[in-house]
Amino acid sequence: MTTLHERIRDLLARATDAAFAAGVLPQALAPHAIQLERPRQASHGDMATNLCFALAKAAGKNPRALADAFAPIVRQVDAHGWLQAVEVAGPGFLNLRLSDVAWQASVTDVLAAGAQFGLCNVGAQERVLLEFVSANPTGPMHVGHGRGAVLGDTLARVLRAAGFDVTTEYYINNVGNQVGKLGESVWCWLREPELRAAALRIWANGDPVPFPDGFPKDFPEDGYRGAYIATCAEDLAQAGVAAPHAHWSDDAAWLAADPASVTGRADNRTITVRSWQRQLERIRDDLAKLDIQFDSWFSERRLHGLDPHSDDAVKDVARRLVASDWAYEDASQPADDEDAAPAGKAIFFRGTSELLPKPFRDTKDRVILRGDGRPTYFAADIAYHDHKLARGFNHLINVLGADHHGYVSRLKGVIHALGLMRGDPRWTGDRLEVILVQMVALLRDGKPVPMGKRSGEFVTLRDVIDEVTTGEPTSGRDAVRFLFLMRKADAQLDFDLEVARRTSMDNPVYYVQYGHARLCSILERAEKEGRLPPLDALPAALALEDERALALGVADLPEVIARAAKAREPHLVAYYLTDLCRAFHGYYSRHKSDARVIGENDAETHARLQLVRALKQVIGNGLRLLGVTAPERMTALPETGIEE
RNA sequence: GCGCCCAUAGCUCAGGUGGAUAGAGCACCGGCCUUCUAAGCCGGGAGUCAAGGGUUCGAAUCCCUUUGGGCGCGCCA
Repeated sequence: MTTLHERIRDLLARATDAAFAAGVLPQALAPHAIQLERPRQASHGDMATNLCFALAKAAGKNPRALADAFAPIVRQVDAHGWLQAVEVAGPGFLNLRLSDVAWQASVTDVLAAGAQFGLCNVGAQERVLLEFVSANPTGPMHVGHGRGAVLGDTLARVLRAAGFDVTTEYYINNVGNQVGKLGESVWCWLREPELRAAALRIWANGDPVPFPDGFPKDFPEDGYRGAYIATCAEDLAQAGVAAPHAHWSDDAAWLAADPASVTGRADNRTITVRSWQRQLERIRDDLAKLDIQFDSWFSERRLHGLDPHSDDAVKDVARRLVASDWAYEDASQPADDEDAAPAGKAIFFRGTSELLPKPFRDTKDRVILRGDGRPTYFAADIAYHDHKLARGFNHLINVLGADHHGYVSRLKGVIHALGLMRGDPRWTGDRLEVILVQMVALLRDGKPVPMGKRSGEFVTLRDVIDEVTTGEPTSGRDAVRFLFLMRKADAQLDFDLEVARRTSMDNPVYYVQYGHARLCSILERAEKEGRLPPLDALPAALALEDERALALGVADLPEVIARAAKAREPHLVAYYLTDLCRAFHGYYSRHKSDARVIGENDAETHARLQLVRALKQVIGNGLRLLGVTAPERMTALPETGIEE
């Protein structure tokens, strides 16, 4: 696949070769080193380059003089006649106006490449492990998780389109206090069938409804209070799981102390495992609603040797860190916790080590193994990332909620240390790239919707998807995905449920989908009337300025994908599609009376239909990249107001 | 207190590794449907790019300071 930009870059590169040989330029440039920009202003041509600025210093001349000398060489080298004009402008820009054959060729490029159009290979098949979501399986996903999920999944699609070899992974935090708390919460409901039945009857109306009879006896202070816990207990009861007549703490102590021990009560262990598994199923279902599948689900349990045929990687990596002096033993100092285990020696990771470059250095050394030997979450994460490296991934990307940003330098420090321990002197903590996703503020008609994770009053991702589903079954997914992608990751996002349901320009997803449907509708009509040209017909009859703009517009897709992949910013694709559709809707409307796509003249009609085909292909390719459906037709929703 | 992120039109936000006269949607006002979808289009007003300083041919973009917001600083996960 050759693209318009590549052709022009090649042309300019050949011109720099010639100019270098003639002593005009101090050096020649490779095509990829040449910046091509698409000027906003029509008077600046179709494309512009600032390469004379880049070479001015080395040439010892001012950019303008360099450009004056270089421009004639560009014209000379243009054997194919792609350039209609080469102008020197401003302080040294080279403005290029493309000839008709050149910009028309981009329509042909798109049709020749079809679904492949837009792909590039800036990733050079580099293997990347992309971890995202990794929400604790202790409850339903909320909107913030959804944003991370959509961003991660779309980033994976964009990176793949740009030639990266991406593996997506979900890390299941199924060990530790939080899952223990989940099990305990379910256990409490399991013990009291009558209370549970009453609660479920009341909660059938919705999660945030208060339950007047209160929670079961001994319900943990910081337990999970959502209705889903009672539902989970009910499901387990149906499946024949019974709560043992014992104090939960017996089992909790077992869980906390040594999960591999057989001294714990098997019943409680079963309840806990079944509970998180059930939450995970639901998470998987929610993700499926957003068309998100993972290549790999990684269980924390296997790092602790709890899954079949797994070793205790956590303790193992801790030992290795100590052996390489990246960790050390020191007195345990449990802070103001009266029932903490008696102080012993704890193991600390040397996160403040001078061997770590500043960006990867922590503010204090963190505990990985507590005084009683229990590993912290951090320890498991070290083992997890060590495992990623052991699988041969040299480039890691983690998508995290922005509230985890305090954790980033710590984790990069670990990656740095682990890499050095593996004996690679060029290794740095930068092998881990962290994308922080800011939070989502949920609004309904401009007013904030109350959130709060353990209050029992939170809006789940599923609620949101369901609420914004209007006509087609995929409309909820499409709206959520597209709107989440309308902001870059590091900007907070307001998600208004009312706007997301709306079928107007407030809601960009409909604008773009409507554009695609409109293109399909034109092609459908042309086919009915027998006016469709062969797929390889040349669009030589395109002549309008609007048509030039559209042809140049479709040629941008590969550039946009490359840029989005390199910057890890999928939102660029969403903005590109919105802009391209705006240009198309304008073309369509402006020429409704004087230059309709399907007109009298066959040559013009065929050329315009080729352009329409190209637009449909590009918008379709772009939407697929975002995981949003590209509908062939859209039927208007009934007006919410008065019907006629 | 320390650290990270953010500040662009009335509102919500875009603005390739620094480039030419800073853009879009919403809202507001005025136009456009016999004819491929009016879920659309065309036109209008609107900015000290938070403030100050610095780097240079050139800064919304890079550096420093200040102000104002968000978040984080557990032997939680």
